Amino acid sequence: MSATIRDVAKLAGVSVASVSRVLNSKGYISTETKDKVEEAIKLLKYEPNQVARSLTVKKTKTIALFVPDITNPFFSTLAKGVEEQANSKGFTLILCNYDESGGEKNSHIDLIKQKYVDGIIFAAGKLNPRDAVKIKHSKIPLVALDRIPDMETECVIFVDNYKGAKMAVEHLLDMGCKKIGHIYGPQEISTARDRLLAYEDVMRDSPLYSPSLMTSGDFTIESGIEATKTLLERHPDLDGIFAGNDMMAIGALKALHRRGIKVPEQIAVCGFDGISLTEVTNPELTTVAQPTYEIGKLAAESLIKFISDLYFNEKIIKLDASLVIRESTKKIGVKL
Amino acid sequence: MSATIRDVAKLAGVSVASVSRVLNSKGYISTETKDKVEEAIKLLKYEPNQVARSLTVKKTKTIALFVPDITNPFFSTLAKGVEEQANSKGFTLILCNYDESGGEKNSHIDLIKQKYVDGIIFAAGKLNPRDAVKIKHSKIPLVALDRIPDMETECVIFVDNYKGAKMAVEHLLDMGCKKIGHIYGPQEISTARDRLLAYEDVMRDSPLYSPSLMTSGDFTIESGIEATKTLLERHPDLDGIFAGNDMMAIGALKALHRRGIKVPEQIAVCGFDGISLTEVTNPELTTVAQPTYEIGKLAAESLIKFISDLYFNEKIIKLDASLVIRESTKKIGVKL
DNA sequence: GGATGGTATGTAACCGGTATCCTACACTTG
DNA sequence: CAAGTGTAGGATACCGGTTACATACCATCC
Repeated sequence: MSATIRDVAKLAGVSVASVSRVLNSKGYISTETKDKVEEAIKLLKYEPNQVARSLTVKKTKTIALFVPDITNPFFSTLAKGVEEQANSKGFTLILCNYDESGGEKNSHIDLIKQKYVDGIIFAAGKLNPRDAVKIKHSKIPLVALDRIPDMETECVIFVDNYKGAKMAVEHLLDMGCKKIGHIYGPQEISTARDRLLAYEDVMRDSPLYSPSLMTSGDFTIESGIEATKTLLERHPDLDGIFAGNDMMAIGALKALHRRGIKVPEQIAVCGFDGISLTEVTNPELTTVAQPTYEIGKLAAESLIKFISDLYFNEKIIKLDASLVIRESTKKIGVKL
Repeated sequence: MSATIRDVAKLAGVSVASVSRVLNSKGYISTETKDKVEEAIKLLKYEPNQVARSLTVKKTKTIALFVPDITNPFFSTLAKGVEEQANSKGFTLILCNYDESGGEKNSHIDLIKQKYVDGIIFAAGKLNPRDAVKIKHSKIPLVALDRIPDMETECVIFVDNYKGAKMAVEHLLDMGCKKIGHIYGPQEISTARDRLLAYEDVMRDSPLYSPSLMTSGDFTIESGIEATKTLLERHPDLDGIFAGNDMMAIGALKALHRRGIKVPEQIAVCGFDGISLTEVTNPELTTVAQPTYEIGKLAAESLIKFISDLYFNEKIIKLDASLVIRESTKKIGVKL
């Protein structure tokens, strides 16, 4: 169908090796042959076959992104960052909606393993052990989010969750909150642990501190609603909620609204992540924003650099989150 | 590094052809050799190299999804449907965040063209002419959303936007609204046109109908806010808004809230799309929900079927949208 | 008993690139 | 002038599969 390198070689009256040299600007080539080859390429509308190329070089200019749920705005923002960076470097992105439970369905890892994917960005919280072994065994370079690097071909990017969470709780205190509850996420996930830890460290000294001010959620809106109900039952005099992520904070907002509790007047609410949803709630939600898009971009950039040069400039990259103050914590006339 | 088909053949004491036959359950094979081969495969932990395979069969078990913005919940939901369906069929998904403006950056189409991508799902609104030609020329099977099929290798899936919009406007009338404004989306996009058309058809007979009840937006929250301001200036007695999509409806909600106008008591608001955001607004938003996830699933299913059998069961698939009634239109004590 | 046909398997060309190796020429340079 | 070096380009093995073709055996059938 479409032209091959041999067609080009024939038309230009040179060998395939010379065409290849022109294509890759590699090796010695006279300007004369170079021109002839380029002429032939144009004439035949030749485009090199990437698959054939990949077979020998064992690279495909393709990276894979693993996310737990692309529907979650945090991950779609991340994906956008990754995709745009990858594209700008001539890479193609494979999207894997990774459900750690695995089950009997096709494992994404099996599917991509023999496709010579150049690298993986792993943004899903948990990795099931079977898949972890597969990845490690495959030696595919990896950039992970929020975990400890344990192979050579691995780089980790993470946001300082502890510091971010600390800012959030301190902000609530600044706004005059005394009795602040925390809805924490699944403790298998390190980010959730760090946020809880920061909350405890800040609050421990408070005279009103109590373990019953902390309750669990699973990062969904629904769990935020439930957790808020629980907190209100335990502490009717609650005046602040720090949720482990934005989705649960939105749940809190919903639960409070249903009970007719005014935010922020009666209870201030703060989330974590900085997803775009926080701008559409009413009241708009104060949150600790992660530079999500940038994380994606940076992850792709680091990975591609590794793929090209085979080393990571930095194995651990730490970023800061920033507090975005909105209506949900703006108590006017803070009483001291 | 890892075992090849020749290693397996050698260990099993057969030819590579026989191994290939076992691998693809194709051609005659005695149970005896089959067993030997399978034994060798297991022993060597052999996994066929997909790239080498692709080179001859010219297929990669890969499909590409083009979306204008993965960050938009509508498209991420779609993507999830596509991804899960593709994965279940052993296919891998390439995500292309397609910005029709193109610019000078790498064209996704160029990037995937020579990678033997088996098919494309095109969900981005506009396709720039240069890329359109490229796709058509490449003969890659395509499933498109909301457009007219114009090649053999094309199938189109679309939701009956007209009917859906009609339901929305009629619902607003049912709720007692008399003066209903419409914020329409970019008219180059057919879905936006159909929704506007339905609005006009339903409202034309109303005594209060006026072209000034229609104003434009660009499908973003911000434009929804602006459009709502415009409508309110023109018609202070407005009592209903039908927005061309959910994002603009959310903008409307915001604008109304800022002016202290109560929804739905004073003005009822209805969106279109059924994105998950509509459940987090306050009040929750009535919307015409598209079966977004299912569309994605169906698109992938049709495409993969075409790739396998080389024909589409149906070239045009029409789906229905459904009205999801929530707080934003629940006028109690409808006056007649 | 030779022709026909289904079953089983091996050989090698092929897909379309890359890369190694080799030849060849034109220069320095000691 | 022989040796060394930089430049140019051809021939071809190779990557790891698939598949067309050839071969061979064993039934069956007229």
